[in-house]
Amino acid sequence: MPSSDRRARQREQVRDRILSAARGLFARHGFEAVTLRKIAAEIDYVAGAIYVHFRDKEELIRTLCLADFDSVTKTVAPMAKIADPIERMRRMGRAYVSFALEHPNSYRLLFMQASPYDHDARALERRGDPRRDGYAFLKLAAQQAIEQGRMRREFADAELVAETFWAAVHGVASIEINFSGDAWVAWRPIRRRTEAMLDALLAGMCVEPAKRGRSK
Amino acid sequence: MPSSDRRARQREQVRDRILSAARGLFARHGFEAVTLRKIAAEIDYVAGAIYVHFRDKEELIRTLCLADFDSVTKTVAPMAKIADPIERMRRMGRAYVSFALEHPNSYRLLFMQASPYDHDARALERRGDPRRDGYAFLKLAAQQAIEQGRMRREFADAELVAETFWAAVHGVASIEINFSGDAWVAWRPIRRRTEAMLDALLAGMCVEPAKRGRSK
DNA sequence: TTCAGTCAGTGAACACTGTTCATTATCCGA
DNA sequence: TCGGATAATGAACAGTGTTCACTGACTGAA
Repeated sequence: MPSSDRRARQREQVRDRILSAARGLFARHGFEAVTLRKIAAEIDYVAGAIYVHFRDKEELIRTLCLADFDSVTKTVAPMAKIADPIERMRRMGRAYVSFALEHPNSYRLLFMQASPYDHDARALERRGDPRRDGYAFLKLAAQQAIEQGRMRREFADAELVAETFWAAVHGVASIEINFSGDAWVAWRPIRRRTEAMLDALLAGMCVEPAKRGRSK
Repeated sequence: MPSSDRRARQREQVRDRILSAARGLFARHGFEAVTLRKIAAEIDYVAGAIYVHFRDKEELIRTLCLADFDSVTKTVAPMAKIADPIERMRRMGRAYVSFALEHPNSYRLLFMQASPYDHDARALERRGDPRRDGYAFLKLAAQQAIEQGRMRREFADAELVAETFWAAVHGVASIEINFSGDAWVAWRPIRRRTEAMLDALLAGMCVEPAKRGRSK
């Protein structure tokens, strides 16, 4: 079976070329504007050929996003070393917003439209494991903050704290992605908006005024 | 010109029937799934007829959304009577989230994708007037809170405070719309999540612990 | 070496989308 | 009564994602 290996390797190589071409086009023009025919043309193929490697356009997109999703988690994972859970949450918040700004298209698909994971086994198997599931990682930090008596008594539910924290940074990130170019509001720099949110939210949750993070 | 009035009235009547049929279908199935042919069929017309009354599908959708947009503002406007600016912000936050849950499709289009207002004169003329522009109304409350010495010195920029506050409630609302049905997270009731966000954020911004609002 | 079978890739089709346009039918003001 | 404006039609168009009978090259066994 040496040559059947070669066959499989070639197959994967084509799959990767499709993914790579798609990623480039999607990043430049967005998911909707990029057509399967254009992706295929980019690597001198025909639209139908994509269906040999992916069930449909959605699976192609999901595959790309899942990779980005993992890259968020990888960015966040090293923060496990930060002992102070509050500071850890603050850093996670910053990293989360940064990710959103660096991969706006992925972020849009992952977090700004109806959940695409429900039927994706690859995503579901990551769930709950703090090393592979960013949300679980955040919840763990909240849990530790509560156990260490750092949180006010109203914020004794780690799940609720994590949900609220996520909503806050998601709000900052998604508004930046959609409206940063909009003249309606005199937007302050995204960096300052992120810090203001983290400062206010953590100060409001913690018993003692949390040390304000210096905006790097 | 009595009968040319009738002509105009009839024209507007058809326009309204289109809008009404479209609103119903959009609310049930979302903007993308509803096709111009289905809207037209609903009132025994043909797709092309819609173009007599609207430039294209986008203008039809924007017209519907603008009406909803005004209804947010109308819901919020009576709150001008609330003397305490902090309490006013809290109430506005609640009303904002409620609006999002009652009109998820409009909310999606208004606030969860790239800004559709930039070239809409009808929207631009409302800008800055606190009675017609919800954001200006929020900023005014922030401004008053600052002037009354209720905010910590870090939060002396009304624009930044308003932007942060909006981001927070938008985060709560948009996550609810997209992920409330998702099993990944053990979601607490939306009411509690809204209150937790308002409590934490306002407590973190104000000098003295703001009176916690009792949820409704 | 030969030969059957697997299977990646093709190109033409399909159903559907938003949009356009010549043509019709209707009503209005003169 | 007539002539012009115009709302509505239905067929068409270009483009979408997707399917499928077909080709042609490579593989593994005889």
